[in-house]
Amino acid sequence: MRRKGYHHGNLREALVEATLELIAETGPDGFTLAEAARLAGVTPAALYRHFKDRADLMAEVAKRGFALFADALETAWNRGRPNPLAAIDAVCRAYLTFAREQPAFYAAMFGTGSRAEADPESSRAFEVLETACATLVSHVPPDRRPPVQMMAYHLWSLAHGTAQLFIRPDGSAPRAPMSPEDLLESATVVYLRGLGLIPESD
Amino acid sequence: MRRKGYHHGNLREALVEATLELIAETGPDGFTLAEAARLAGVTPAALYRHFKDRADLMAEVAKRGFALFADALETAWNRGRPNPLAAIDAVCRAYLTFAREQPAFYAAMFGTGSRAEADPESSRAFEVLETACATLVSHVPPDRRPPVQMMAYHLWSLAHGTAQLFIRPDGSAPRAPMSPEDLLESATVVYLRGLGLIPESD
DNA sequence: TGTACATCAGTGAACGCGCGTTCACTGATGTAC
DNA sequence: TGTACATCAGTGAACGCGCGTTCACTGATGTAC
Repeated sequence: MRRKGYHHGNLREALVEATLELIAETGPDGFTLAEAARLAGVTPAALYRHFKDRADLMAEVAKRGFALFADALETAWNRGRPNPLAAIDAVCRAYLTFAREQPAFYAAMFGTGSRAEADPESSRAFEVLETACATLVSHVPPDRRPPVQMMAYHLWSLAHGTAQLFIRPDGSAPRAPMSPEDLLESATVVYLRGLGLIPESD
Repeated sequence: MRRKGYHHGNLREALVEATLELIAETGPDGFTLAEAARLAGVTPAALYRHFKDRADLMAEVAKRGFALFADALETAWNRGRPNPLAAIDAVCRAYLTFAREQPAFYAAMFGTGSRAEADPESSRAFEVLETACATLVSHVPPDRRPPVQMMAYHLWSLAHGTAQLFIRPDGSAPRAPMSPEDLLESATVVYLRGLGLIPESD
């Protein structure tokens, strides 16, 4: 993050990075413009060459977070290979991995007043879930097929709830009997079985 | 919130109430000591007669929130009447109702760095879920009985995720095809069916 | 290739603000005799 | 019942702080001729 002379070179990027670092440390509300500028080695005023104001910086961070998030889910889905069930399990794991490894992004995306839903990248992430659900039910006769959007909302709620409750940046999660990943996977399996998409195991 | 003379009468209560009002407006991080004191019609310094500091006030609010929350879930459960299935549905609804009608409490309880898990009232709320799950599976032969604690975690994640995603204090929730209540109920039904606790509907 | 000049990306000082917390204080309350 | 006094619950002024934002500025960069 060192300067290359009077001009920074890529201050916009540096500020986004600094913001992420700070959010990771203190949460999305603890972060301050001044500190981000300091971290980037720059006067607070310089920030206004690249962002309208504090909210603008936050929005940029959230937007990038959603883009990365959508990418991660898409990669995990891998077009349903090797098979839809395994792929959807991979998506769940990717969801939790993102929440765990990118707590700053996650907080910016879903934290206080994020206005996240408006972002098209946010929809893209959700569409991965929808596609996965659609693929899963594609072999079910249409008249007995569960509504795909509803399924996607269910799984999203489940994954989000698991992440929020059991993955804390500060490691203060309640002592659970299983890892968040196992918890989410088992819930998903039960849920899909409830829809008749997985045969009874016994 | 008017004063009855030099002494306030019940300042501690008034401050908790004021804090809730402010959290409801601006979120748990937006709230300030000074403003809470102002709302209670008192000098900021007066606050220190009743609370150690800002964090102490917040902790008190979260604690009370959990107590109310546990009460609400317990009442909804109603000892499993009229039948366990209906009662658990009531618990789910109560969960969402609380998140919707007490956004300030909910935010203080689950928001930024709440350290909520430590609170005994928090465990009490969770135990309602555990009891409900235990009752639901009580007629299943022990060797085929799903682990009760796991079920409770699953349902908690589901409810919490639904609340976080679809119930926003500012009403900015993403346009969903169903109400949060219907979304959670349908997910729960599918989940319980997946456990073999509800017969196939057709 | 060299120079003039417009544009760009920073500086640094200043602003008004409200915060959380402390302190010595004082007015009100309640208890003992 | 009346008074003295200890205790309690407030006051109000002050503190140091860091914030987000603005402004006129200046040094660096790049382009035209």
